[in-house]
Amino acid sequence: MEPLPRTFYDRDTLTVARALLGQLLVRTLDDGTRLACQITETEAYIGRLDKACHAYGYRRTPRTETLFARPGTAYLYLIYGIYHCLNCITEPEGEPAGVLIRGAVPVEGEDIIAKNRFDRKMEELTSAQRKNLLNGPGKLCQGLALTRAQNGLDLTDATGCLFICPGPSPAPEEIRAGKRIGIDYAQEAVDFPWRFWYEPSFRKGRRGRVLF
DNA sequence: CTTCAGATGCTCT
DNA sequence: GAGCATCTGAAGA
Repeated sequence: MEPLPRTFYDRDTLTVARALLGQLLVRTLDDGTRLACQITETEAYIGRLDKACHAYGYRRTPRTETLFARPGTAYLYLIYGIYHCLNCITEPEGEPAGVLIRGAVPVEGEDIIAKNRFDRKMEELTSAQRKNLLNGPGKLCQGLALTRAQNGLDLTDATGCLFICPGPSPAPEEIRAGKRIGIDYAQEAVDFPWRFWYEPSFRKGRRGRVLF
């Protein structure tokens, strides 16, 4: 499995946010276990003009330093004292911007993901828990055992413990866009339609039929 | 399905 | 000291 190249990330952030949908996030744990999931929801953050971005107006602090790194770098930070969020750095180095990975569906290692999330075996989970394993930025990091320890990793490194490789992309007309979540403080930027998502085709309806 | 409170600790002022 | 790119479980519609 060949990771997406740095040129994939070295583009306009909105383009990358849409292009990341469907791609496969691969996480290798310290013991060698491999987890994988397909990205279903993203948000773009662009420091140059976006009050919701930690590096708005090129603000440089110890935390935001990673946002200025070269494209294809992982930016992880602690939020609300409990959870972590994962971003992919975009645009040329020095231009602070990135894509928040807001949601995914498990592809490999579901049992470990269930253990990381609920400390239970897969078959012990309620159906609601099974459907909500990775559908949120904090849940995704908890399920994949990601913390600030992974901040700064190179997502294009096939030998690293966190990278992204090509997966089945949704058709452009399947991609939905809307306002971003949880940025009420960001004034005019709260209305920017910089959140993107799609419904994976193998998701099932109430009566077990595959929808598309 | 919805709202709501509370948990928790780091980051920057 | 204030605020935060969130989640859970409980309770109500």
